[in-house]
Amino acid sequence: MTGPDTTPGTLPDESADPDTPEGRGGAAAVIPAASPGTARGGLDRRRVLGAAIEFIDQQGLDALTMRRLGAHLGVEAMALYRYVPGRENLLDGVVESVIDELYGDPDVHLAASHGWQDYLQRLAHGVRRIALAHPEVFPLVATRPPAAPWVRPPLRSLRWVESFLDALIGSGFTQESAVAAYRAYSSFLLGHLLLEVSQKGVKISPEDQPDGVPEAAASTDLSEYPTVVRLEPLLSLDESAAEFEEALENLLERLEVVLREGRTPRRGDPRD
Amino acid sequence: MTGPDTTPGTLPDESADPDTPEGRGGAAAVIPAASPGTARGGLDRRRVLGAAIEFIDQQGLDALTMRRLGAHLGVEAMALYRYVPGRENLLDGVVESVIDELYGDPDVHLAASHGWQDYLQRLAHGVRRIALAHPEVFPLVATRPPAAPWVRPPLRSLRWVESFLDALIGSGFTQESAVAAYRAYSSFLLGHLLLEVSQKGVKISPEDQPDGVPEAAASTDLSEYPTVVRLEPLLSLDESAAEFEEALENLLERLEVVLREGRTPRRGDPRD
DNA sequence: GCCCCTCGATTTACGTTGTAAACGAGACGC
DNA sequence: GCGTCTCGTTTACAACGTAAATCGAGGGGC
Repeated sequence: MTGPDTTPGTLPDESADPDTPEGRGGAAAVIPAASPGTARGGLDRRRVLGAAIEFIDQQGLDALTMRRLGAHLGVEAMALYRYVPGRENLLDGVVESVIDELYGDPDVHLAASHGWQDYLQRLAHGVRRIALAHPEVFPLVATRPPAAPWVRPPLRSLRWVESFLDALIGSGFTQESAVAAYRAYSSFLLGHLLLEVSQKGVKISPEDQPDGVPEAAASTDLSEYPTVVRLEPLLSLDESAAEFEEALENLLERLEVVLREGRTPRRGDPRD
Repeated sequence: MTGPDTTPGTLPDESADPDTPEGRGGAAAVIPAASPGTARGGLDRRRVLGAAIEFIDQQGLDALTMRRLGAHLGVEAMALYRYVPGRENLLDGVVESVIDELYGDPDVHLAASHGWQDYLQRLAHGVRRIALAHPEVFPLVATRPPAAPWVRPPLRSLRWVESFLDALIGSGFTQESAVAAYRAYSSFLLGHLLLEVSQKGVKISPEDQPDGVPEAAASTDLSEYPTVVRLEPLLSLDESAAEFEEALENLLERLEVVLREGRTPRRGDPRD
């Protein structure tokens, strides 16, 4: 095949993104979950889900089949069915497990003990860390149908919804504005992170081509899109971290206004 | 008259959602594409893609198989391979076709002839109309890996990227701020619309249960989440249209500031 | 008339998938 | 010893995506 030299070399990147997997301490770590042959004996649901996450991270979502996951665990496919009712449920479990990593992140708190802004900031970065740690899993987190209409991705767990609402209401938000904030926050996270991981994915995935002549590539005719061509350097810049920060900042400011005005954020017009 | 108004702060009529499929004229219509048995003879790529979209809209993405799509067109599965190289490419084509509906929407313009805010408003509502018209397809639009890293969902077409950048630069944005706006706009649309369609989906999909005893439902124990329980009526409210409008409004205001200050939006305060 | 060629759809076939069902093989209380 | 329970394997099957061979119907060229 191609040069397997792919040491996940820590590129100098830019000014150290604190949410990047290598850029931090131990948070957002995967469940150990046993390497292929290791730690045989003693399968259980958590180990199956952990192996599934590991597998998806390594081989991509499409590569995950019951048979291959079984092999990855050193076991026949049917053995998995003792711990997982089926493939769909396995994927649900994967999503849940990944989100549950939040719970073990020491930088994310369940309560707003240092103010709601600190709470939201930490939570956002925690979710971002997870998204970046599992870029192949995140689209699943984003698109799997939620259990209830008001359990929204990417924060798809009752516990976090409860925590979120309590944090804001406890900080002076009205019930209405807390719910509105929950919605705005969810869509902010979802949009930013899905975009970020999908763009990360495209940087790597498209058939590695050690093309002898990178110029005059076979890509579509760009002559009709002069602006795109001209701005390509700008467009290709990866400013995800800064954009995330800025949008989060902006959202917090919006919420601050809502909180100060002590009413629901919607309907900015009909001032009392 | 239905919709976008350049002056931010003027919400459109809020009674009826103008982007809902029934709520408007002919925009965002599907390619006719022949009902199951009808219009035999004369298959071609467009008809295949149109049928695929129709099929997904009706039966859901998971139900789409080459064999079933063939049957839907009154033809054997293998016949499709004359017009489509394979299933993956079919899905790519579906995404492209759906986005191309924008191009036929009379309310969406390629150029910012009535100002950039009007342009962005119309474009946003056009995309939203498409998302609502094809809720089962939109997750595909959101998650399929883009061709290039800077062709972002949901506006995944070079033509629209070009149009977007031209519109903003032609309205006085710097190149940097136009690109930044493109990113912010993409993530806004993606987050909001993906959330909206996924929530729409959950309202219908979960196995219709003519449950004899709707009380004491089998759903998980909610007693640990009192706030969620208490706010459930609020959480279940569907305010998507208003939220979309408000977030769009807010984005436009942010961009207006950027434009007036004549510099790039990021790094407003370099202090941490 | 006939022959042959191309086009569009079908038939057949194969490997892979998810999963139902039957089947061992230890480990344990008695 | 014996059931019985737990956990993994074997076997089996329908449905999937798709490669390859096949077939029928026009449509020139002569």
